[in-house]
Order: sequence, then structure tokens, then C-alpha cells
Amino acid sequence: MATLPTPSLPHHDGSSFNGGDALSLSGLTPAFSPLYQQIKGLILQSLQSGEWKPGEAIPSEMDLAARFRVSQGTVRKAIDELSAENLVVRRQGKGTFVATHAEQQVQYRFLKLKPDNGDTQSEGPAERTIIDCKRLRASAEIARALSLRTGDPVLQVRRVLAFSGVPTILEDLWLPGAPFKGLTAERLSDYHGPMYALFETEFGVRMVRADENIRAVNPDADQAKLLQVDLKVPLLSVERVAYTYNDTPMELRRGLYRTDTHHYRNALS
Amino acid sequence: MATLPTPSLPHHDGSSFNGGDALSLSGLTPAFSPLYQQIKGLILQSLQSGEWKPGEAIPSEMDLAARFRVSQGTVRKAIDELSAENLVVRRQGKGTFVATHAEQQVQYRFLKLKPDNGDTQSEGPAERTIIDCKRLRASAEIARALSLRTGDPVLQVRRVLAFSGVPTILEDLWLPGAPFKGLTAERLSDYHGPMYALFETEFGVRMVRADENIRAVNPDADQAKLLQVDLKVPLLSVERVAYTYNDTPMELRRGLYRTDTHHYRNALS
DNA sequence: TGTCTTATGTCTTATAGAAGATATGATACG
DNA sequence: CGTATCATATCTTCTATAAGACATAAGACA
Repeated sequence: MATLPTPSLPHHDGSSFNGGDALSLSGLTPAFSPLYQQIKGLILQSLQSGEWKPGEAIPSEMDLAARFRVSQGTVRKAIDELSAENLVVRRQGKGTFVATHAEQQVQYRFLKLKPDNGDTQSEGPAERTIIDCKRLRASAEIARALSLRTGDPVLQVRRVLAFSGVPTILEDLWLPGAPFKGLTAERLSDYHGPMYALFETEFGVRMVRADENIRAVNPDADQAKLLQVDLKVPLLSVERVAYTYNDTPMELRRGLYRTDTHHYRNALS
Repeated sequence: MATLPTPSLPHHDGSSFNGGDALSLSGLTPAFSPLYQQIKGLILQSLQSGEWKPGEAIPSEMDLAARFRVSQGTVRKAIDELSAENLVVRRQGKGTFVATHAEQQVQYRFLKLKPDNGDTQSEGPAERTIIDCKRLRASAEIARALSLRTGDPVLQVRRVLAFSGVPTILEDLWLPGAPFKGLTAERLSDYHGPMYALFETEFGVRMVRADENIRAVNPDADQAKLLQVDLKVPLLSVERVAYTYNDTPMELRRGLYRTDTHHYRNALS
């Protein structure tokens, strides 16, 4: 990201596509990036500023090309990368749309737990039960995970997901207080749909990627009771940090998965 | 993949890029793909036929363009996808190289287990111990996973990986007998390097992708002894099927991971 | 109501120049 | 004469642009 609020109209001059940058003392590439990367950055800004909302179409490649004073192909390459990162979705003949969680088909964006018989449909939707939902102050650990300061307000939620009547997932999650002002237990249990869709439509927070740390553990007494399992049953502990644009962490989630009827499925490379 | 053994020289005519394909009865797109996809397929064929071996450079974009009678940009787009799938690696100014496991830096291609303190370097290389290695006949279960017939010869290996003296991973793996003719316990323990590198250099089998199913389990007596843990310690069970080109399964691997000092790390989307 | 035309998207291909890497040869120097 | 250094040639991939093909939807028109 070197120059470019207005991309220095490099129309036909072919000489240099990033505006010189006379500082070459360091020898190493100081800070510049190709034009299409800069365009990508600009589109990203509009994306996170909310200029185009999830589900909506962004301007056509031609329009963006005119706006940024570059060719359509350059815009295309920028959008290609955004598309590869699942931030936008292209549809030939229709347009390019901001990716969204608020769609029917995709129920759980980041959930990798699948039933052993492979058939996600047959088990039907999960039954959700909110166990607890309260505001409190961030512990040092929570604060670090969410890039907050210790003591900052956070929202803590505990819930259970059951499939075909069998409680299978116990989740504790922590959300930063500020962006999620007004979120209550009532609001959560009233909403019938993926949690991430709620975050997106009601609070304008779109999760873009996530990291998970997985371990095998035994439940404590509370957890065992909620999942209706014995204290000695091994469970999958999945600690997830979800990020919105700019790698800003927006959610810490600790899941306990029963793996007697389900398994965590992962595709490598 | 519609037409094209020789890509029907579409040089300048601009009219149609896939040779007509008069069958449009079905209305739905019958079977055709864009030019760059066809080129990608041809490159893939050369890749799996062994025309270019892992680590080697493939011909330049210009050479390939001449060979297939298309423009350099079209070849480029084909290679772009192969590169995105990690089948080849591009290096500006040098060329495009067939991806390989036989390189220093990447020790374990598919292993997602990381030390809790994050520092993969400090713990040093794993100490490997081959527990067992024998030829036998595939059970129904093994045969299904490897797309073999029950009773086909397979090679079974059991080994332990230890980090800093602590046994952390116990792996059982099954390989189809035919492609791995001549693989012995001696050969395995003599080889100092990633197992997948051995497969690649000695047997010409390159793993391209893999699927993993993960569960939390307790070890049986044998497993507990080998990992030096109690019978009640929860462990991560990771069942992996690794595929070579054309989605041909070439390895079934069942790993037991200790997660007291390590964790399975996964990046989503 | 049904078909055709048109407008407006993205998709595909082609071309040219820029940037990086490497080998070669000329030249300066001991 | 041998060696080190620099410029250059030439190979590679990377970046940018342009134009035509394909896909979709909406309105004109019979």
C-alpha cells in the first residue's frame, strides 16, 4: 500500500505503476504494492465502511474501473482475490455481491462437526437452548483474546445445541460489549437462524475468518450435566477466535463437542 | 473437459473458444469448459504422468503457450489455478516448479499439531520410532478407505513421534501394497526426513490433499503404554485419508495425539 | 401471453511492457 | 596473465489494458 487515494491516473504512460517512490535508501522494497492490490484495498475499505452491505451487489467492474481510473481487468483481478477470500461472491451475468451469512443454505459457517453418517440433512436443524447470557468485565485472558483491556465490558453467552434430541455441543462465547450493545438473551433465543447472521443483520458485524485450537478433554461437572454425559467421556474442546475485517477479533468461543455420533471434519490443502 | 487433444488452434478467430460442440439438446451446459481449464487439464496430465518431476521446473509460460497453441496469458491463468491448489510453485524470474515434499523447510505437510507455546522451532525435530511394519491383507474397512478390494496386499506401519523426549503422536498407517513395493521397516527408519518425502522420491507417489476426521477418545492398553499416558487421558483421534492426483487414495493414517502440551490448530475460511 | 431485442453485468482471451534472476562477456586491476 | 567487478543480454514471471464472448434480466412488440 504505497500511494493512491486517487490512483495517480497511470492511464497509458506505462512508465511506472506506483508513482515513483524516490526513497530507495533501504534497498529493500520500502512499502509499495501493485495497482490491483491498491484497488483491492480501496474496495475493502468500502466493504468495511458499510458502503455496500452484505447481500447487496457492489458496483459493476466497469463502474469501479471508472471510479478508480483503472481498467476493468485490473478491478477484476482485485475482485478475484476478494472472491478467493470469500468476501464477495460473483455471479456471471448478474453482478458481484457482498458475502453474507444471512442466507438459507449455509446454516453454520464455521462449524466443522458433521454427523457420522454424513447426511447433514436427515438430522434436521439443531435445537438451540440459551443457558445463560450476561454482561460482565473481561478477565485478562478474555481481554487478550479479543484485543481488549482487562475489565472492559463483555457479553458472555452459554448455550447448548442438540441434534435429534441429543445435546451435542456446549458453547461458551464472549463478545466485546461495545459493538454488541443491546444484545440480550431474549434477543438471542427469539432469533431463529444462525448466530452469525444475527450479528451481521442486527449489529453490522461480519465474521470473515476464524482460528481454532482443538484439544481432547474431559468435562467438568456442569458441562457433563448439560451435555448429559459421564465425567469420564472424552470430548473435543474447540477454542475459536473469529475475526471481522482487518483481523479484528470479535468473538471468542469455546465449544465442547460430543464425538460419539459426530466427528470434526477437516480438508487439508 | 470437452474437446482438445490438440487445442483446435483458436489463434485469432475470436469466434468460439471451445470448438463449437453442436450438442446443445440438453440445454444445460453439456460438458464444455473454457480454454484455460482445458490447458490446466493438459498440464495436470503431464504432471501426473511424471513428465516433470517434483522439484523440477516446468516449461516456461511461453514454451507451454507455443506447445498448446494459445497465448501466454491463457497458460498463465491455468497455472494460476494449479498454483492455488499447491500443485506447483511460482518464483518470479526463475520459473514454475512442481511442488514437492522433499524440501528442508516444510517438515510435516499435513500435520496440524503445534506446541502450545507456538514456537515450532524451539522444540526441535521429532524423534521417530518405528514400532512395527508388516505386510498383510486389507480388511474390508481398510480396503474401502483405500479403494482396494478386501484381501489386497497392504503395508501396515506403526510409529511414535516424540517431541523433546515426550512421546506425543502414535500413528498407524496403511499403504496399498502395489505402489509401495519394496518398502520395509529398515528403509523407513533409515530415512531421515518426512515420510511423504520418502514416498515421493523413492516411490513416485506425491500426496496432493487429505481429509481428516477428528474425535476425542481414550487409548487402549497398547496405545497408552506407547504414549506413556494413563488409560483415562483423553486423546485426539485423527483419521486421515491422503490422496494423490485424480483423487486416488494412497494412504490411511490413524493418529493419536496428546494434547496436554500441543494442540491441533486450524484456520477457517 | 409469449417471443425477441437490448442493455448491462461478468468471463475469456490476447498483447505489451515492467520487474526479478541469471549467465555472459568486457573491462579494470593486481 | 589471472581475477574481480560491472554492464548487458536474455530468460523468467508479474502487471496492466483492451476487446470480444457469454449470461441474465427487463422491456418492446406481436
